[in-house]
Amino acid sequence: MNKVRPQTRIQRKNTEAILEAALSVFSRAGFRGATLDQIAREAGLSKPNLLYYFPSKEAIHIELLSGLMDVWLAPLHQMDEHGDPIEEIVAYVLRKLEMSRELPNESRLFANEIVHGAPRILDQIKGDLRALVEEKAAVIQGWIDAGKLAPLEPRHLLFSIWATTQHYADFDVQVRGILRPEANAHFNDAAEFLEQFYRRALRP
Amino acid sequence: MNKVRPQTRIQRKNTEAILEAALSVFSRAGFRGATLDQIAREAGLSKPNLLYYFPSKEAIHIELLSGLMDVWLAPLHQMDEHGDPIEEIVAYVLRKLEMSRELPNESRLFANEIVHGAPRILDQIKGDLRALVEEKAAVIQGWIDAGKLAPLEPRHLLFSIWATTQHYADFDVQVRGILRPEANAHFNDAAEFLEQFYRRALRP
DNA sequence: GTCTATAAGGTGATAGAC
DNA sequence: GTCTATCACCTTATAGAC
Repeated sequence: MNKVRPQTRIQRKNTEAILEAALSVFSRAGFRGATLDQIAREAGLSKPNLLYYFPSKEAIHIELLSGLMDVWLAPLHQMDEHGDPIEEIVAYVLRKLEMSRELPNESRLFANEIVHGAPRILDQIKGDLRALVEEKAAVIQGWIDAGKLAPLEPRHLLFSIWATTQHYADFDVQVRGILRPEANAHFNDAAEFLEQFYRRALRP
Repeated sequence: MNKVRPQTRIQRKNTEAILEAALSVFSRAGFRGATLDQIAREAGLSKPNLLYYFPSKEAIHIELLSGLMDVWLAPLHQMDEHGDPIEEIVAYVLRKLEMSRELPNESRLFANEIVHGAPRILDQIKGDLRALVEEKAAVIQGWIDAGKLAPLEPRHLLFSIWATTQHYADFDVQVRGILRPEANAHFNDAAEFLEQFYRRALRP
């Protein structure tokens, strides 16, 4: 981010409105598919006024993504080496599913970036994310070696957790097309399924 | 597709080259992010010549997607009610993973379409796909009722299979950034993991 | 800080020669 | 069937008045 952080109340409010609108539009249309017109309209500003707050379309996108990785990693950070292994992993699964329910746009923004080759966050993936995965994979392997967990490759186990939980945000349209749920009721079924599913797979 | 099917050998060859190039470009860049220039260059044709074979950019995209749903559904169609439940499901998981290994571009094209709201295949999702899921969910429920399978909600079980297997195609960049695999070696680990994972979760 | 007007460049699609 | 040239449109970004 090249721009100095906003100072006044109105500036903060407009900046927030822009980022919120941009998240909504980018997550639905992708970077190239989103237009400044859409974002400006949804933020309630004119297009030149929007470009007064951010120097370019890409700057908005980068700002959104750079804040996202921390949110992304938080639930895994919470996994505690000294807790009960199965309870820790199940709790992680449910936190991650909750993120799909509460922050579907953020999940789709992330998914879009990865599917398109992650040009703007590949360094963070190879750096912070990889390091955290290695750390937690070691913890899981320790649990396995202690006989407290089924012997499953820890990294692929983490991939499976990301995949199954993010699916409900990223493929939301498909899930709804098949289940025809009222509102978000199917998230409760998903939580129940995933909890039972992982308990069964993980018991030693 | 508005255009009459190609007849001559050269026409067939060019049409194939266009579709192959378009699949590659669309899956990397998305519909809006892809340009006819890129597709034409990758197909070895000029842009006007490309538009001699297809009436528009969207026509190419639709042609790709319309052929994809059948490929998509095929592995699930093969699941046999009269086979051994756990073996049938594990075999389906491995067929699906094999598709991620062999057809990653197709998987990403599909993922892109869903993430962006599936404007061109929502009808097929609500129709063919939904019907097939209902059919196979009933089969799985029958296996559960017969005590041959753990009691897990069949539709969410299918979602989990799609999510975990497609993850290796759609999030390929992330998986590689974390595992740093040589070539596609990690697919063998993924297969081993998923087989053990589903066997453990599914046993009654 | 916010607007109207517009520049500058890219992109889908067409015209017309060969 | 394939090409060069070009149109028409859209989109990002800037200029300059207020």
